[in-house]
Amino acid sequence: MAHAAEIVRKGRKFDQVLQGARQVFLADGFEGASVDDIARAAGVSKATLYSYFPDKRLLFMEVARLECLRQGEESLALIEVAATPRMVLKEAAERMLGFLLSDFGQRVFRICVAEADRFPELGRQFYETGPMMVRNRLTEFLTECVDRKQMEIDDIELAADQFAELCKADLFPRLVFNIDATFSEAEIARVIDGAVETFMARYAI
Amino acid sequence: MAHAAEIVRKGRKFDQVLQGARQVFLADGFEGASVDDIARAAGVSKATLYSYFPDKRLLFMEVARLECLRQGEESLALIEVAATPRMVLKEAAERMLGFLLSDFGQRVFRICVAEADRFPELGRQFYETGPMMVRNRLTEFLTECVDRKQMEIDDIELAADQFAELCKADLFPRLVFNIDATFSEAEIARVIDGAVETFMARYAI
DNA sequence: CACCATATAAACCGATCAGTTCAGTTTCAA
DNA sequence: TTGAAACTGAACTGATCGGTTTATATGGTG
Repeated sequence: MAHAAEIVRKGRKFDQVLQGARQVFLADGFEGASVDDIARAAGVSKATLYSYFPDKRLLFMEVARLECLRQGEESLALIEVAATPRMVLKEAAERMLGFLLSDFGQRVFRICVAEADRFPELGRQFYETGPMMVRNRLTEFLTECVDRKQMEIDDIELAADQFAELCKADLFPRLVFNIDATFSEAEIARVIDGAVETFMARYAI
Repeated sequence: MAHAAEIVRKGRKFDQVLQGARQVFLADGFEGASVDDIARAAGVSKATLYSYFPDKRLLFMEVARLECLRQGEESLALIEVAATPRMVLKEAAERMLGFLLSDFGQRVFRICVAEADRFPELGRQFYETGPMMVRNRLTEFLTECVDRKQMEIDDIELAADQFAELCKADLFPRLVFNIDATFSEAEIARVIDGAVETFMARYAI
C-alpha cells in the first residue's frame, strides 16, 4: 500500500477529515470538490487537513479505497445454498440492484467512470471489489449448480457476467443518463424476474 | 431548439470552431478542456470563438448534440429482414459493440456519465439517440419475429433491453473501469455468441 | 506548571481559467 | 477599390483553487 505510506493516521481529527471528504467528494466528484469545502464539511481547518493528507489526490484515493472496501464487505454476505437456484438468483439480483440503484452506488459509479483516466488505480479497485466480486460469488454458486446437475453451463464466467448484465436491463441506462433517479418496486421486480427467467431458460436443465 | 437560439451560425470559421471543440472536448471532457486549447485546436482566435458561442457550456452542448445526431443516424442502417433471427441479432450485436467499444463511443459515454448532472439535457439526448434507438429498432424486429411465430415474447421491450445488456457482458465493465482499452475478436465473438444463444434459448419457439 | 503535539483562522501565493476588450488586419462582395 | 464584416492576438479582469505560512490557541502529560 504505497499510496498510504505518506498519510499520517494519528490525531484526533483524522476520522473527521475522512468523513467530510467522503461527503463532499461523493456529492461533487474530484474536480468539483474544493478543499475548502471539505475542510468546512469536516469541521476542521485546512491546515489540519493538509497535516494528514499531503494533497487532494491522496485524500481522494483514500476515500475511494475505503468505499471500495465497504462495498466489497457488504457483498460478502453468504448465499443460502439450501434454497432453489431461482431463489438464490433472485436474492443475488436484489442485492446487486440494491447497491447499483442506491444514491450512493450511483455516485460512486459516476465518479469512477469520470475519473477513471485521472486515477487509473481507482477503476481497477472498484472493478475488483464490485463487478469482479459479483462474478466470483456467482461463479462459485453456478459451479455448485453444475455439480449438482441443476444446470448445464459451458462458460461459467460468461454466464455469471450475463446474469449481472441482465439485471441492469432498462434500469441502468435510465439511471446512468439521468432519465430517472428512482424506480418502483414493480419496475425492479419486472427486470429481476425477467433476468432470472432468461437465465434459467438458457442454463437450467 | 431554444438552446441554439443564441448561436450565430454565419461566418467563415463556424465549422472550424465546432471541429476544434469536438476534438478537445472528446479528449479532455468538459471541465478538462480549456477554451484557449479549443481556440488553438480550431485555429481560431478566442474572440472569434466567443463571437459564435456566448459561453463554453453552449459550445459543449452543441458539440454533444451533433455527436448524438451522428450516432443516431449511424444506427439507422436497416436490419436485413430476410436473414434468420440469429443472424440479425448477431449483426445488431456487432454494430452495437462496434460503437460502444470504439475509442470514440467510450469517450462520449464517459463524458455523458460525468456531466450528466451538470447538463441534465445531455443525458437524455444521449439516451434517446443511443439506448432508446437500439431498443426501438430491436423492438420492431422482435415484433416481426413474434408475428411470424419465430419467437414468443410477452414483454418485448424488456427482451430488447435484455439483449442489449447481454452484449455488454464482461466487456463493458472492463472498458468502463479502464481495465482494458481494446478486445480481441475472439473475446467479442464469445460475448456476442453467448448473448444470441441465451436470448434464443429464452425466446425462440 | 511547563512542555509539546495538535489544532485553528486567516492571510497569502501562484497558477489556471472563463470571458472581455481593443487596436489592428484580412477577406470579400458591391 | 473601398468599406463593412469577420477575424486576430495579446493583454487584461475577476474569480477560483490547491497549497503554504504564520501567529495563536488548546489540551493533555510528566
